Amino acid sequence: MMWNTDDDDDHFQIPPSSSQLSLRKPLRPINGSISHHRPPPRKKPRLSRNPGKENIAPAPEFSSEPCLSSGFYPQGSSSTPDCSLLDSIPSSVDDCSAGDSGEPFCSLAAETEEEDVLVDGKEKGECFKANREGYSGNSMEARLLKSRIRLRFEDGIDEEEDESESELDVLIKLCSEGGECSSSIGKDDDSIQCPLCSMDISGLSEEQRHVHTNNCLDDTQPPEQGSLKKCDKSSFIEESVDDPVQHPQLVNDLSPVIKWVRSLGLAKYEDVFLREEIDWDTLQSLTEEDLLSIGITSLGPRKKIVNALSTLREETFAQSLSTSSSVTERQRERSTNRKASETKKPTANKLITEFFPGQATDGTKIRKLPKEPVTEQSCRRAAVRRNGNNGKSKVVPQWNCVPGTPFRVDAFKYLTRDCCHWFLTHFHLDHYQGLTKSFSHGKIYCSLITAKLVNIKIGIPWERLQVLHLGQKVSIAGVDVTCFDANHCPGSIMIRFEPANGKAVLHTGDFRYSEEMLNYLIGSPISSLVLDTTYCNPQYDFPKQEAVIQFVVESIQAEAFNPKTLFLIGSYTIGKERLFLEVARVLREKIYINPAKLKLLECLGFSKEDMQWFTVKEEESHIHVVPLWTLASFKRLKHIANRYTNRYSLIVAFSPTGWTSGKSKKKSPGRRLQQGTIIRYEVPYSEHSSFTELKEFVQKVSPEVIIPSVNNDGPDSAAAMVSMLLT
DNA sequence: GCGATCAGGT
DNA sequence: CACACCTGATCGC
Repeated sequence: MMWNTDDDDDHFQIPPSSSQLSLRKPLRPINGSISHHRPPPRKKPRLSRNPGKENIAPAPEFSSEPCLSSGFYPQGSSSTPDCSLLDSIPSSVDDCSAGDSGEPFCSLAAETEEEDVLVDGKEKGECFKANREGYSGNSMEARLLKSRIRLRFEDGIDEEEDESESELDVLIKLCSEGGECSSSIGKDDDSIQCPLCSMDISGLSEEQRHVHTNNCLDDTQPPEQGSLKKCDKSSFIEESVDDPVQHPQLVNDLSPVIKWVRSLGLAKYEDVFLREEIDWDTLQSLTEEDLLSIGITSLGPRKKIVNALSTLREETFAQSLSTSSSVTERQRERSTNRKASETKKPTANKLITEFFPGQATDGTKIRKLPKEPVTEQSCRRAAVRRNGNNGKSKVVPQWNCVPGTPFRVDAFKYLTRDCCHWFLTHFHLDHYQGLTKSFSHGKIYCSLITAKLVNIKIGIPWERLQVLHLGQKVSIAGVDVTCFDANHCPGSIMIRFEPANGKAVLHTGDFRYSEEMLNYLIGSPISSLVLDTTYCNPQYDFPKQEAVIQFVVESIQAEAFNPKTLFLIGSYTIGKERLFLEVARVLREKIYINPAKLKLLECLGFSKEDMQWFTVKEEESHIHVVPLWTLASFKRLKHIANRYTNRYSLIVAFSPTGWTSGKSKKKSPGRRLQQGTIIRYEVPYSEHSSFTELKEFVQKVSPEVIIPSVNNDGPDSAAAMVSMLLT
């Protein structure tokens, strides 16, 4: 353990327990030295809030012996009916992910889901002709670039002159300049023509126009978008119709609503919209309930429409912004463009690609390495969307690179053939994402623990894995490489690279600062520091881990007056082990984890002594480790509680996460929330460095250059973030 | 059918 | 909020 246990500047509440649990190895003595400056949990009121609902027995003596016999566990519970229920509870990460999608508390996503409109960067990339380098137009970088880089089109539209035009503007312009468009776009006269038969339908009511044009469509075209496939340019116009704000003259043309519905590939529902006489304005105000009530009962189409509507509203909003004049026109344009390109694409580009295979979209053609690595709002998040290029983008964020070397760090989303040395700092999804067992791009360098996990969980053969041992300098392709414990999760490392150019690079991966690190680092100057800036903002100032652990321990003691209490501790696939292991040690209680989790823990290098605190026999423990997200809300917790009603009358859950301590919460080691018989503690147990720690770390390492790995939105540039660290 | 990937969610 | 992950849909083999 890297942390010391004598931190004494934090005071926190010791909720009085009816019978103080003895601590075999207290992190801090539980006695009068601890100040009670916060009110203790109110036991009586809590119980009285639900009179009759629960009959919570008076607290028995809380034995400190493991495997309590004092009434915590019904004897022989493994065979009792209520216990069988427990089998279906995802008591660990793997339980939940494996088979609980149907369980109420695991299916919240389904209740709140939004239809995802598939956007294929490659296909979208086929709408424009520009410099072709295969870069996805759907990428975050492309979106941002769009606001800065002027697209150039072969037919002469110079973007330098077109700053005020949105992407859609350009599309329309491109189209109308072609001159072969048959619809009314670009026409100055007042006549309205049927876009299909060119008949003047100005004299018809809108409804009649719908009927007319629909008849035309029905008469002349095969189903779906047949008519649109005829002519590239006219298809753009069809597409553009979904933007009546920008082209109000089109609103009265072929019913935009019908076109829009068809454009979603939902032509089968156009009758519904006609029947309900839904006009463009009404369309935009429809809710999902509305859609359901008018007869769109299938979930998929309904979600698709809901999502497209949301996009539409945003477009409309963006358009209204861009059309209003302002001194900050340029700025606004940028954000509008960005927003439009982000939000428009799902529908717009889907259409375009459906109709025009062979053209390419803006961003795909522009490949430009970002000068500032983190101009993207968040490299990691952006990267997820950057995968138009067969899942791997060629543009690798700077934080994934090691200056002066060809190495990559946590860059499996950006697999390229020009690199054969891939470092993995730790086994968290956002760092190994993109790594599959078919990896064939060279060697993967990581800690032993990470290597085991990569081997077991992903199936990477050992031949591809090169274990780095802590503190041992090795030479890789002429570069000296040394790694150290990053104090993040088990197996996490930070890596020092010493290239021949003499400019050492320290890549922290994700890390939680500890003074011990300095022992390894000081004395070897660092030129570039790739820094985990997850909490690089003064608002993130959380206590040391041991303070939080102690808070949790004491809270468990305080809540344990009721023998029918189930304690839940949130955990990631790996991470937060220190918390529940310490709880077990201090309380001398085994902790339940499921077999899959146990197998995982066995990879983490815990000692035998540590491992004895885990049990896969549920009846042996009333402290369960569960996936963090199952504790995310009271709603989920209630589902868990419902399944345990026979066995437990009180649920106490601990959500350990760093962001608990944002903003006003200062350095509190936790806060207690309660709804009925469910208590939820949010505890700022972080495996990333706090702002204070980052500052200290940077000060001590004193690099020439800092490359942030995460760009928080607050300070809107990497430079601002870095300057905060240095002040 | 299955693994990989993606978008959207918590 | 943002941690690190989940779910469902889609794609390609």
